[in-house]
Amino acid sequence: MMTVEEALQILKEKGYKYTGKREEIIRICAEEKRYLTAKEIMERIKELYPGLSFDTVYRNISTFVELGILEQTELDGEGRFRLACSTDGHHHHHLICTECGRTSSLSACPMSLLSALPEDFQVTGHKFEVYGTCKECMSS
Amino acid sequence: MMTVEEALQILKEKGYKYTGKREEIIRICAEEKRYLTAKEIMERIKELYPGLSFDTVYRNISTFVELGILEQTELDGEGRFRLACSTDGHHHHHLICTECGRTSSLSACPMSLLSALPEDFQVTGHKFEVYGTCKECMSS
DNA sequence: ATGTAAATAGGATTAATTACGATTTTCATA
DNA sequence: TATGAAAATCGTAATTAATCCTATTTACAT
Repeated sequence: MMTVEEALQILKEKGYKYTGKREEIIRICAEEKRYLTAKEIMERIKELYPGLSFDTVYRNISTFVELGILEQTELDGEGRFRLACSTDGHHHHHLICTECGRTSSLSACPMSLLSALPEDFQVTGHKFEVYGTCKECMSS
Repeated sequence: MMTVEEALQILKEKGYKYTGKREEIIRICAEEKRYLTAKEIMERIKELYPGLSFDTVYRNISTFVELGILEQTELDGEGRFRLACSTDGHHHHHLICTECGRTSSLSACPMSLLSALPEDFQVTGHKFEVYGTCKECMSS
């Protein structure tokens, strides 16, 4: 998983300014192998920055996703975010707990297994996610 | 793809009442091999039922998804719906045009190719979608 | 130290979706 | 065919996630 330092480095390289709030958003995401909602991130960041505007959280999250610092998915009509898995670009997918957002990596990517893609579509992306309940959520 | 008659039959079997509006929602979805937004369905149904409440559309769509009459996905934070592909339960996935929702079937399901699923997750579902631009949208 | 462009605060706004009481309709049964 | 109860719909209010906007503040290159 990407480290906080690596993420801050990417920001710097791209000409974004350093702010404690940005670091804290990244730090919160780095603390867990889980997808978090914007709301969850907001709640946690308020411990350190009580007056934080949610516009700031949403704007930064969206920047981070563009820069590849965060990965995004969607569950129950709500965006969820986690620190990008790897800096080396090894492409893979996730098993996601639908209760708590906890994830587990899957090494296979189904795209390599598709023999024939239709000719009349220009492929731009794909999504493969396995959903389930994690051990912790099962026992509670 | 499921027919309008088959869909109405499912409703009847489950004890839901017949209404012209329900049939029309299904008919609209049956007309195209595409994912439609609730708004698109609403616009089209107003030709026949101008005073239709969107509560009715949303409520019925959601019932249809529960009953397996419609398939649901999400694009750009908006739910999209299409008539379920098959009545015989042959499981497959789609290539989806992100511009217009048009789809193309993929025969492979990646789940059969996953050799080792983690033990600490109880799998409840999965999603595999390939995104792209269809021929029609490319040339416009 | 300072000027400027970027970032943030605080709140208004948008858009999709759900909720809900009042009314209407379906359909089983008389 | 009439009728009554449950289900469906209407019309609108409420909710929720997310974006937009302007004034103010901050980071940081010089």
